Amino acid sequence: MNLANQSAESVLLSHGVKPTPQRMVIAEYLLNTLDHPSAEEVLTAVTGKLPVALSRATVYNTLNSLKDAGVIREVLTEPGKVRYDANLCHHHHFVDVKSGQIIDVPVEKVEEIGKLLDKKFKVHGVQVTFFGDLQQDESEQAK
Amino acid sequence: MNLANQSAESVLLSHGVKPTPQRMVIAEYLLNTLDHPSAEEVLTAVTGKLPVALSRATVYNTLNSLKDAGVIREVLTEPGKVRYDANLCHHHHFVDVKSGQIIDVPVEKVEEIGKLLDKKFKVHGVQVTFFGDLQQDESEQAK
DNA sequence: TCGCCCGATTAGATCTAGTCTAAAGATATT
DNA sequence: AATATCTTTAGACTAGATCTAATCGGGCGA
Repeated sequence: MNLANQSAESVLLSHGVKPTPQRMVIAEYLLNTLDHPSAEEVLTAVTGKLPVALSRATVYNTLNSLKDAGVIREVLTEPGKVRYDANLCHHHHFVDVKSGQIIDVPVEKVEEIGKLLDKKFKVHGVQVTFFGDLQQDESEQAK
Repeated sequence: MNLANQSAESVLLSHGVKPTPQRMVIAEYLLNTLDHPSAEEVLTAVTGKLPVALSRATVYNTLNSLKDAGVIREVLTEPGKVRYDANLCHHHHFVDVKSGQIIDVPVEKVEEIGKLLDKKFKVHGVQVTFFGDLQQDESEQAK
């Protein structure tokens, strides 16, 4: 599920988001970067790409709309800042603790994580978070 | 590695953190909860447990000290807020998207995640984040 | 015991990410 | 054209977290 090759407009349309000029430049930027930009970085990147000003509020509104529509997802890797990822292929992330750089890790690579340890990555910690609904069956406590 | 049964004082000492009264009440609270409290919740919980006032700055200072010392770890599950976890057993987290409740998931349970799907948890998404050093071998791009 | 040092704590100012508000602008419908 | 609805805007506001400068307090040498 790589949306990068489709036009931003068709991606917005197919996800039920009305393609305004502001949303188009934001979506286009997100779909064509391998980065994991924050809202502020999105604002910087798209500023000047429209004949009109583009406000901070619109960036936040658009990011939330795109998230709700399933075009992008939130990535929580550092405190106090949300990053966004338009790569919807099932994947994980590697954060270089020195530079803060975030690198996508394809899911099949995770299975051979043992080999990766001594090569590209030196893993200090892993954080796995599941999101979903808790079924209200209290018979067994997970902890 | 469950530190809950040791006294807060011995935990602090063994991790090289000077056991002041303020740090003791904070550590004691964290070591004895199954919750994943935010800084604000820590402040609320420990307020009144000392004869003197306990300032917000001290809570933040102490949480960062305990994190740096390896007594607790940060949990990033929701935007704009850091939660803390004194359970150092290798485990993951399940976030109930409706209530925000965070539940520890022991690592061995993750292997039988297929069974869990139709029982206690209904998983919508998983976020896995590795933290570590990126070895500067540019021969292969992970993405 | 006194005085000094230095780390810990404090209240409150400040910073920053993100949200809210109210007005103005755009778009579609009749 | 009038109306309704949704989007965008600038700037006010909020919340989480950090910073600052003053004060506190325990240890230690004289």
